[in-house]
Amino acid sequence: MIIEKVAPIFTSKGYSATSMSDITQATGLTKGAIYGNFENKEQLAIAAFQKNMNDLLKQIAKHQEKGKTPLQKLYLITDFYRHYDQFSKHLGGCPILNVGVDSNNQENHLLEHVQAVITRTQHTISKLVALAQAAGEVKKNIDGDTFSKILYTRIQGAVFMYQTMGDRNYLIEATNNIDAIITNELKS
Amino acid sequence: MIIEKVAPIFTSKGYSATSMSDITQATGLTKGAIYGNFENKEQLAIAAFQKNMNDLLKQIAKHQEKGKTPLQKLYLITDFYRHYDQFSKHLGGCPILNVGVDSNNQENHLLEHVQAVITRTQHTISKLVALAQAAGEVKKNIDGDTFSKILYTRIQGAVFMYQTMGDRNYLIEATNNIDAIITNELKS
DNA sequence: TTTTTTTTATACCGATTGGTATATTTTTTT
DNA sequence: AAAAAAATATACCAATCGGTATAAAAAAAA
Repeated sequence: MIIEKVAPIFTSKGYSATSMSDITQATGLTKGAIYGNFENKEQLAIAAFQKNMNDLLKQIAKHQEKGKTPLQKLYLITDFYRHYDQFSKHLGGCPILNVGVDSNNQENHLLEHVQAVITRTQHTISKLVALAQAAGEVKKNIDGDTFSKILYTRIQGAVFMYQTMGDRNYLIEATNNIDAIITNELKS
Repeated sequence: MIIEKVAPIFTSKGYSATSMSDITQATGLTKGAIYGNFENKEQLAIAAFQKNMNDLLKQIAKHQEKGKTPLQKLYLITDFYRHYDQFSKHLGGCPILNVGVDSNNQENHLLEHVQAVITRTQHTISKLVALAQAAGEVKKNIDGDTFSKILYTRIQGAVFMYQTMGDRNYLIEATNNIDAIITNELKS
């Protein structure tokens, strides 16, 4: 319950701009109660990030269930991010983007967790491409690792532009464009 | 001199993680001296951002001087970002990305300045495309505004991935890919 | 129901936060 | 050289920071 209330605050305001009084106010608990459950502010921020990522990755996986083949699931990843403005709202923004930038050049250990999630997600996409190749849906000469990096980079760029310009079209145009790449360059 | 010493700190650590004692320590001045030159911390952060942007845009313009035609200058923009890891270092990271994310959901007025710079830069790229079209270097049916948004989004995505993963290849692959788009889709 | 354990609240800690009034120094002007 | 103006330093402010020892309350186990 503490993590749930606190997670969107850390994501939207950032680590150092989130104070313990923000946390007590959001949870309705006192500092004693917070520190009875978490070692310190950093551990709470890490737990909040992991909760956000758990929510996000679970939702992406759920969105993919509609697809039957690996290729369809690939399309559904981009489709998820097409409407990421809605989902990211109750996370307090994109945790990968926000925490990734916020924790850079900082003394906490949040960055390592962000990096781990990015690496893991790229592996997931890469494996999906391999499955699609095995199913004959994607050309054999396509490099899954390269593609997953391109996809992830482009989506995060669109997420950044959406968040700072407040314009959802960045998400739409980027995901449409990635879909076109899948259709024209990956699809066999 | 104050701005010069302080700018990379604000960019790398973020607004709220940068304390006045960080500033006095970096400048060698006392708080009285700082507040004699700047109204408050926020005005100093804005001045620092604008100094960084002035440096950045000036350097991009300088890099473009090597190109003679509008199309060549377009290629030189991506070429600048191909080596952005070097230049952004002495800015304390990418000011657009860092300040854009950091100032989101914050009470200061930094976000508006970031948005203004992004809009202005996209206009510059858009005009460059129009010039290239007038010179017969780029197809007439290409929409400059759309292209500039795509270019900017992809570059910022690569900058984010470079910064959080610490891997320069994201910059290289993105800029190479954009160059390929210019060559294959824009060039007449 | 009593005891034990866990959770929460109270009250406090030293340190640091952004900011300011005033004094001193430095620079510029006359 | 004297006076005026600008820049800097000193010393302080209340407020807040993250964090903790201890007591009270609530929940679980016996």
